[in-house]
Amino acid sequence: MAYLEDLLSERLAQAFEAVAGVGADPSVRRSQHADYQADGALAAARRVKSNPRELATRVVEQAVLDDLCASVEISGPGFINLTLRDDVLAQSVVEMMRADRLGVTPPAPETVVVDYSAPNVAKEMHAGHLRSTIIGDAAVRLLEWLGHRVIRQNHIGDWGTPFGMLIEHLLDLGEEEAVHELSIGDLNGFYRAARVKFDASEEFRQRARHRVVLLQNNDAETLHLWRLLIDESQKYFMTVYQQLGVRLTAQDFAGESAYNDELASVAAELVSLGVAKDSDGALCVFPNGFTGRDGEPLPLIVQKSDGGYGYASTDLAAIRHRLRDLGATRLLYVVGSPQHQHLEMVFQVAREAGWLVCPATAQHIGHGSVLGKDGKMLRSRAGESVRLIDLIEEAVTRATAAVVDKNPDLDEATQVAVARAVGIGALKYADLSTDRGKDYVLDYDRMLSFDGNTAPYLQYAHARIRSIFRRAGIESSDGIDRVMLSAAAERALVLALLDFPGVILEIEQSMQFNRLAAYLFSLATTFTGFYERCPVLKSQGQVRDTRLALCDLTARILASGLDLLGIEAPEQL
RNA sequence: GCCCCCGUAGCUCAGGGGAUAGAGCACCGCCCUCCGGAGGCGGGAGCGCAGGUUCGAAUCCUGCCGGGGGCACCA
Repeated sequence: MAYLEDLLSERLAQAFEAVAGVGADPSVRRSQHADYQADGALAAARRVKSNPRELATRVVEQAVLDDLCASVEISGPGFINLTLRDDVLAQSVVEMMRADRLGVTPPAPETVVVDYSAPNVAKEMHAGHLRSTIIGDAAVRLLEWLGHRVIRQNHIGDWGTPFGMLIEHLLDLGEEEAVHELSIGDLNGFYRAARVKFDASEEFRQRARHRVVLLQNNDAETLHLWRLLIDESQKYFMTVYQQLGVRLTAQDFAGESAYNDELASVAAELVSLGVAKDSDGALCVFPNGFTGRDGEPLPLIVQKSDGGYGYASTDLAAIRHRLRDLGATRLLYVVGSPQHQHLEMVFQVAREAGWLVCPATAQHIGHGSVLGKDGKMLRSRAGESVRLIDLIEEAVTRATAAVVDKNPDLDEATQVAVARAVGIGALKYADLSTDRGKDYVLDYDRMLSFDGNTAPYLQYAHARIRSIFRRAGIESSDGIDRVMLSAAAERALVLALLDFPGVILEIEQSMQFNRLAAYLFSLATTFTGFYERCPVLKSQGQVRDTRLALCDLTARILASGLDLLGIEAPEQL
């Protein structure tokens, strides 16, 4: 069965056509005044110059709705309020239980590249990387769940002038000691020490500059040292990803250096296309629609005046590679908002070069910053950026205390696993439940609260439902084929459950995971209302079967929704 | 100077043209405490300002005010 909204909308559209002769598109949505509400009459009436209430009345008389609706009313200025028949709701929810993907009809599969995380080699991952990593991971999970072919690209910073100084510092330390420092995750210390020397010593600066030249000229020894830095850093990044339970793998590293061999070819192609031209000695593209200071056209520098290549060149090579070689039709860049203009320029150049053409699309999934309680960028007391690994550790430590307090009877192994699920879940959920475009304040107390719109609340709700099944001694409500609604709270829960597919499909486009979070929270609170008023195990027969089925579906949606956000839903907390 | 994003309750946030703007925390008053208390019901309090489009605007457009960010060889 199609979604009820679509079915209602279709029937009403036909009636509008018959009654008013206009192709109205009555948008049907959930409403607080009835189960669903259609508002097409106001617009249609305006076009044919008639009274909206009257038009709506005639449309409703014309439309075939009896098999779906128990009552249809016109209210307000011309809203069509639709109350569904209980058996229709029951049937829909049964179909949802049996369907793949909880009733979500996936869109046509695409090859999607998701660019996210992107830490810098020999630099610590900090709070700023949290958002890109977590939002990107959620995007990957959602797209894969919907059947898309997803190519993850971790565009790590593994090239550029800093490597001269880093390699020289590595040599000063000796390979063994350097590897040791990096392997214990002291990337900040390593980078800082290199930086200090670079700032303090002219001799070191000269060596660093010379080393950059050697690196660019593929000097074997230099490449070996460079590779060492990358390998150690990647190992470290992988440990962080494993902690976070993020799906990034070692195969997904596709750093800036991966495009080195393509940079000249990109520049040449842009020149031959007439897209790029010389400006002050640099090879630039001035993409349409971008201006900077004094309204001058804004350049994207393809090749610097010294012949070198900068990050714009790398981004252009990457976008060409993703479209042309990887065959992607959708590109997602999960990158902070400050880079918005830069990315839009890259996209525009790709369009002008004929790389980014219909049906392919590129989308900047921008995000704001993580702030401290003072409302400023999250900093440690020393004023440095906070290590991501420390954020994770803090969340897990606090979660452990909460879990022990909540359920002291859990055995130790379960307790450890649950505390990790809760702590990391809380951290991720705090991020994903707010509008990704905005900054948010990191607050452990709030994110770990078992009340409010938090991961622990949802995890607890899920665990409580699962506990009903444990107590009843049954796995799930498989095999229930009849649902009969007998209470208002059951009906409200069914309507909430049926909202799931629409939310998923909307998010597939917008990647606004806060909407999924808001849905899950509202589902959980609706369930609470049901749980308060509708005893499950104390009821019998058809009523009990129905309630068990609703419990099961609620738990499955909560678990699936959390899983799409990259959050575990343990059986017990 | 130009461009982009953001201003919603005391606090943290939802609201993507629809009716009386919602949650959580905090505060006040009642009630329940049953399958693991995720308790339930009620109350006070809000769309930065000014115009415009619309039957209807927190939502779309314009201007202003306030905050953040970007604007040529760093990434």
